[in-house]
Amino acid sequence: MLTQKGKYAIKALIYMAEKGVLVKTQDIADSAFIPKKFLEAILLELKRHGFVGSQQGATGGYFLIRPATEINLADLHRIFEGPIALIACAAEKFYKPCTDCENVATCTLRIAMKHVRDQTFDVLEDITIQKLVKSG
Amino acid sequence: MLTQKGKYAIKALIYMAEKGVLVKTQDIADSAFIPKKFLEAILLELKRHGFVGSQQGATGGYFLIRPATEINLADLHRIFEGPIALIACAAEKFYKPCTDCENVATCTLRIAMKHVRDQTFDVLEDITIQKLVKSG
DNA sequence: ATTATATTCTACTAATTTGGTAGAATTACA
DNA sequence: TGTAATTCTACCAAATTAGTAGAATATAAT
Repeated sequence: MLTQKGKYAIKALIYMAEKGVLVKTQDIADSAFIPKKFLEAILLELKRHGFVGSQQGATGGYFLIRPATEINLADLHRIFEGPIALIACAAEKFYKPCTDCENVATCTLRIAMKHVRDQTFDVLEDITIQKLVKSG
Repeated sequence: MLTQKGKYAIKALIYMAEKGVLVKTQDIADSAFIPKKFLEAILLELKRHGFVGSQQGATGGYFLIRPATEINLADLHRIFEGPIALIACAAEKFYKPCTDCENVATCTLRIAMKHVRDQTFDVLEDITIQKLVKSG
């Protein structure tokens, strides 16, 4: 299951993609039913990862930097949820060897989980924010 | 990511399928590097769900009840990890409507997440304990 | 310049989940 | 009747989650 944070991030990005222009945190919060203070932290994280930009001051807000067609759920999953794989030894970007596995090469669980990861990744990567925009 | 509990459950079942006979908790724990006391709780849960049986007493232990070909990762995931879907409103067995979604029918996120769930389910359901057994 | 309103930053917190342990009770075989 | 296994109840520390509080800073309009 996604965390609330991850789900909010997706919803916020969808909203921003629909608007297409600079939007206030408050507007996103109201429209997507996200606690404003919590949303602030999420937007800052999205900014750090280069998905959105911000403008400070009275007429400030946030806006998409990258095109909505190039933001996919696989990338967002890695940022807010961690590895796509179900076990670390089957992960690609978050790979860590098992400590409780005597033979990594022949470990059937790892091989199976790698297959699960690859399938899941393909599905998630194909879903872009643009595809989640209404009439998109 | 799987919890340790879920991962241990799979490894314990693989071990029992490989042995094919009654095995002691201690043997599973040693072989799969699982803390024995923690494993006990996991085996009891597997028993409650009808995957394994137990015999008490000095010569007791656990054994598979269902054939290894009929225990798949989708079922185990539901027991130890919860819903297969990434959000509750896209789940099949754990369905819960969103509180923060004005139009359930047209919610693009739900539809996309349902697709992710269906793909993930198909992959997980296809992986049985038998397939994870060495030379199986 | 001042004010209003926005983002940014630091810190804190309550609730839940995770990953276990401890120890007693029970069962059954030898 | 002892031994060795499962079963049961209760507890616990650490990590994660889902936030909140409040001050600092930046910018545009008055």
